[in-house]
Amino acid sequence: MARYEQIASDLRDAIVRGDYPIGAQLPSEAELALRYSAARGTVRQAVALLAAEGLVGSRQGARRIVLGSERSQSFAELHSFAQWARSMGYRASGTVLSSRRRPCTPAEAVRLSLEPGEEVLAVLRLRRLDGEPVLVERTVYAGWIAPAVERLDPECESVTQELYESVGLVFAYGEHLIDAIAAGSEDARLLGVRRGSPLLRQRRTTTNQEGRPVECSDDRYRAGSVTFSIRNSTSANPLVRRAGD
Amino acid sequence: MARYEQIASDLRDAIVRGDYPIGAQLPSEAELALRYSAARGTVRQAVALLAAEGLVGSRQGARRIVLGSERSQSFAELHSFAQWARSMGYRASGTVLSSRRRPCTPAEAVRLSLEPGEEVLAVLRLRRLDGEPVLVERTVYAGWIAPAVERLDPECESVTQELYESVGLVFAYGEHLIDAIAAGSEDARLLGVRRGSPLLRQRRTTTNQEGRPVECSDDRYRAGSVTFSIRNSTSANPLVRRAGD
DNA sequence: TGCTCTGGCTTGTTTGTACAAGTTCGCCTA
DNA sequence: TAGGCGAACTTGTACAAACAAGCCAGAGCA
Repeated sequence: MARYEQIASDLRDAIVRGDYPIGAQLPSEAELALRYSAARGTVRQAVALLAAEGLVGSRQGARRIVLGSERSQSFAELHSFAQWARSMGYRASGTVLSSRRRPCTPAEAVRLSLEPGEEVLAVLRLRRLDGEPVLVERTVYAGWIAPAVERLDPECESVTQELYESVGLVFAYGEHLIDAIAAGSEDARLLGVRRGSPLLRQRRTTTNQEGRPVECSDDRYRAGSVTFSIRNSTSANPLVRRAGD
Repeated sequence: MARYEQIASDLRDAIVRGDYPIGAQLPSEAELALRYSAARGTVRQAVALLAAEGLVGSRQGARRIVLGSERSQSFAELHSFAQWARSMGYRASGTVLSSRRRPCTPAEAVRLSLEPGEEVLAVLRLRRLDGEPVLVERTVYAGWIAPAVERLDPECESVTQELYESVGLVFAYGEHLIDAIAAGSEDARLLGVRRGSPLLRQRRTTTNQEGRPVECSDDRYRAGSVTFSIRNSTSANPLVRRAGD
């Protein structure tokens, strides 16, 4: 772990613990540099991490202030249902309901950077939290990763982790579109809700470290089961609102 | 504009223009430093900006790669309905349906850092895009900003901008919770949809530059009218999933 | 042909220095 | 007392240098 990550971690713990309550000022960079025997640049990298997490805010000329005190665990949490559930203290399970190869649609070819008509693997999964069905996941995997996906246990808890362990695949980047839609008849049957009831939809495309698209997915959460949370500031945040499509 | 922002802007334009298509490699830091006659550290600040926007990804040892080519405009977009609408080419309008002072609830006291029972201003607004009602906004303003809000034109297009111009207020930080819910009877009437139809809900709390909470709001979008979008990577992103509350 | 391994390239981390720009607060004055 | 001024403090920007760590392709070997 890098020095600046250690410092960030230490400061984060102090904030979460309440040493620096919301609204309080953080020590100055100079003081932190002295305290940790590090250069000011290193301290700046540390607090930049906290700022990116939305825990602290800063303005030129004034001391940094604490904005929040809940820690969040970033990408892995957003991407892997199982990892997120585990860290929240839930027991996650899931079932593959269908899995078949087919030629990709033109839209999928664009999203996964494939040649038109190239083969993909379409998987329908139902995910549960503590036994309750909360998520219908319709995922399309690029052909080159399909064999590894097909080898997975249909009841496999964490696809992300299994793919990492079996073929060393790492999900590194993702784009996510979030909106609300009405449950279709299949959604309603699987989630145990009425047709037309509200669902939170997350459409995502994920790529590996080299920027090569791996999968795109349409995930539908039962209303009330999950909430997406974001902290942001005037300087740099990736969440934007888009017109309906 | 800082040197690193100029460099970032220049590179961003090149990416958007297609000089570096998706999947392509960016020049090395050393080469960019030479090209812009800047230190390597300055170049790193520039590409860090692009990485935060999700345009490029990087791994130690390998050249940076282009992940996307759409520019997004960050915080202002997320916060101000009017600014976002304008930048998307829509005509935004809005109407204040009710506005009254009342003592704050215990929950509001916590969210806005107020004393229990302190006075707040509750405003109900209906927002339209090109004349179509798309958003019901229930906002609670802290007492200290209430006078300025009450002076606003009820048909005021951009609250954010008006408050900046009248009292110099800047919305600097925000926390947002996004989920899906069914339309209540008031929501349904105002948005012109059936009761129980899906809405995208965004609950937010906003603070000024000093970290002082200004407002908290419950915004409900008609399904299909807007989509939230986020790009993320293994290193640092602020969006997380939370259990339903 | 197919494999390994190494050397050069590229990004990541850290330190140090200097100056610019904005904030804060106390002091002084009107 | 109210307001303005300025000095000290704090964060932002930029440069330079050095080493660590990971990637990749080409050379060399079996």
